[in-house]
Order: sequence, then structure tokens, then C-alpha cells
Amino acid sequence: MTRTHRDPIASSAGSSSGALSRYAAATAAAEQQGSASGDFTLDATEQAVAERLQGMEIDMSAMAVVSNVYRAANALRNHLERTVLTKHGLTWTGWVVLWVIWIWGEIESRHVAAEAGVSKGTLTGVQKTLAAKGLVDRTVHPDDARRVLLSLTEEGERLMAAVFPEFNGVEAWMTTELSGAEKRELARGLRALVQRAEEA
Amino acid sequence: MTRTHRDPIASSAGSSSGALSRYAAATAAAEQQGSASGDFTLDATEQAVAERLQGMEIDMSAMAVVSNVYRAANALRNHLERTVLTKHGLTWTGWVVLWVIWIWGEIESRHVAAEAGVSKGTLTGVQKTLAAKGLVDRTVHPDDARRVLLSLTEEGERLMAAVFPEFNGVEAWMTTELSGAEKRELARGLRALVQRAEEA
DNA sequence: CCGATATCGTTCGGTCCCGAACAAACTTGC
DNA sequence: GCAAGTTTGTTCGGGACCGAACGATATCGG
Repeated sequence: MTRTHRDPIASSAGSSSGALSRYAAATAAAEQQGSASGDFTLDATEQAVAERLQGMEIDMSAMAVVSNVYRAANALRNHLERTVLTKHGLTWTGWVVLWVIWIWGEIESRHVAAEAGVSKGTLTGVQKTLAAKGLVDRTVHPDDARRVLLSLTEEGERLMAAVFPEFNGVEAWMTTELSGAEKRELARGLRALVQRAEEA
Repeated sequence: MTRTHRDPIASSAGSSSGALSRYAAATAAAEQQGSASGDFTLDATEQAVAERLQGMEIDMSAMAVVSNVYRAANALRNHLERTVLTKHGLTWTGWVVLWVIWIWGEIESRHVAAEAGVSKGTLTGVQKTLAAKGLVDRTVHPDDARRVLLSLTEEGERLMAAVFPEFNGVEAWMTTELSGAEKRELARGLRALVQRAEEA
């Protein structure tokens, strides 16, 4: 993680790596002051982007939003995996699936997939992994032999009860920088994106 | 995608699926009006969450932020894959890697990994895939035999020139709902999260 | 000059991830 | 009641993804 070399990319990257988001940051900063280009000392990445995109009709702010969202999601996920999940032998997706089942108590397979945001093909594998760990039980639906009901084993319940507060504590820590109003604004903007992106 | 069944989960899900984000939405809506709990008709998911978490000390707004960010990232990625990338035989990660190389012209492997936000182990595979498609060239660094320089082939250049405007057009469409100020706020909030999550 | 140390990219094992194809089970129309 | 259509979960192929272990290469200290 410590990048100690001296070439342009690494030095410009510093601790905040990622071309897209640094670019996005500069774009937003420039917009904020209503400035045209040239007023800021762009680092190597932003200069490269600007040169490459010169003459093209590009929506820079849209680009900034998409890349920042994606980057933030990765950062949050990786941090939670590193600080909480890995320690308990869980993956991100496994955790989400477990969480959904925990909330519902007993729930059909297809609903878990929808709630967790994965395809049914993926769920088959994840669920198999969790069952092998002894965290999840499978039952055939009494009224429909196609369906499968998932629920937590006692060990699964114990795990959730132990890990969830810890997980949420890290979530809280990661968002302490934001005020209540900022969190609301953030959520609002994100929901607007989701709505657009998910509309058929 | 059309969920036409009549059970509580599906009907509450509607077109916006995903327990976490619906929950997050309700949380944010409640906050917005400064109300305590009980003033709103919660749907099945939120009721389940509320019941499950009753008595636990949970930071709901932090939970809402994390789940919304993750959900939005997935929605944006899936939509861009479906509408733009798949058509050109590209995956999301392949696209990001290609983009980084396109911007830099010629760049060392390790930098591509850092900029694209993947591990070096992952990059080896992605790069191999792109090279097999004839989109990327590999050269050994003249001064250091350990390093590998990546660049686009002519076909890679052609592809980027053709696909990037299309990609950005969809990005623009997905963010049209947001005003300039909203986009800036969004980017600001997300960067705050990234900073926290990435700090060692 | 040469051993200790650091860095770069690859390999490997395990998991995730999707869409397409599929079989089994249910529902609907006639 | 049964053929046609739909839904559910599985399987499969191709790819992404990470961390750990590794070999090759480079650098630093003496």
C-alpha cells in the first residue's frame, strides 16, 4: 500500500489512488469555483485525461459522479471486508445474503437473490458455501416443491448477533465525517441514480 | 425483472428491489421530517428490519449510506454493461483497464492496477484477456526487466474512440436527474467516504 | 562484489458473478 | 385432464477478484 517511488503517476496519486476519482475531484473543484480550465494546477492524471479528451464532447460531471460512486462502493466494501468480515471467515456477498436471511427469519431463495442483488445462479453458489459452513439451512417449500426456503442455523444466528454490531460500528466510523444533512443528501442523490439506472 | 407474484416481499419490493436500499430510503425519509419511528407506514422489509434490530444500538443512517452507495454502484455498473459494454464484447473491469491505458498512452502494469482499483493478481488475468482480444500490447520495460509496459493496439485505440462517447452518453443520461449542485454535493460526500475508508 | 532486502508480475486456490440452457414442478386455457 | 406456457433453482462456461506464495530482478549495505 505504501507507494514510495518517484515517478509522476505514483507521486501524483499519493494516498488517494485511482485516476477516475482524482479526476472527478478536480472536475468538481473546478466547477465549484465556476472556473474555466487553466486556473488549477492539475496533477498528472487530470492533465492526461484533459489532453486525451480534448476536442471530444464529454459530460465531465456525469463521468465524475459515476466514477466516484463506483470508487466509494469499492472502498467501503474493501474496508468492511478487511476490518470485519475476513476475521470471521465471511465474504461480502456471503455477509449480505446472511443479513437478508437474518432479517426475514425464513425466506425463499428467489427473494434472497433479489434482496441481496445477485442473480439466482450466483445465489446457488453462495448459499452452498454458507450451508457448507453450517450457517444456513435449506428446506423445501411445503406447498411448492420447486421452491427452497432458507433460514439461519443456530450458529448462523450466533454469528449475526455477534458480527452485526461490529459491522455497523465500522459503518458508523466511516460516515462520521458526514453530517446528518449530508447523509440525507447523499442518499437522495444515490436513489435518483438507482432509479434511472434500474428503469428497464 | 417483472415480479408479478402477490406475496408480501415481492409486492413491497415493486420496481425498486433490494431490502437495504428500501430500508435506507425509509430511514432517510423519516429523518428528513425529523420524525421518530411509528409515523410512517413501513413496508414489509422495513418492518422486518425494525423488528430484528429492535433493542440494538444501531446507526441506521450509516447503514443507509453504505447500502445506498453499494446499490447505486451496482446499478450504474450493470446498466452500463448491459447498454454499452456487452455489445462490444467488453466487461466492466476490462473497460476500466482499457480506459486507464488509453488515457496514459503507455503505462506500467502496477500503475494500471492501482488506477483501475484492482489487485495485481487480477490485472494479470484481465490484461491477458485484453491481449488475447488484440486490444493491448505488452512490452518489457527497457530499464527494468521486472516491469511490463502496457499500451493499446491500433484496434484498441479504435475501440476506445468509438465506445467512449457512447459510454459517456449513457453516464450523462443516468445523471440527468441531478442538478449541477447535486452532482457536486454527491461527489463531495463520496470523496469523504473514500478518504475515511482508504486511510490505512 | 555479494548477501540481505525490496519490488514486480505471475500463479494458485477459493469465491463470486452473470447469462444461457436446462429439468422439474406448477399454472392456465381449453 | 392435459398440452402449452411459466416459474424455480441448478448447472455450466467464461471471466473477475483477492491474498498468499513465488521466482526473477533490482537495490542497498558493507
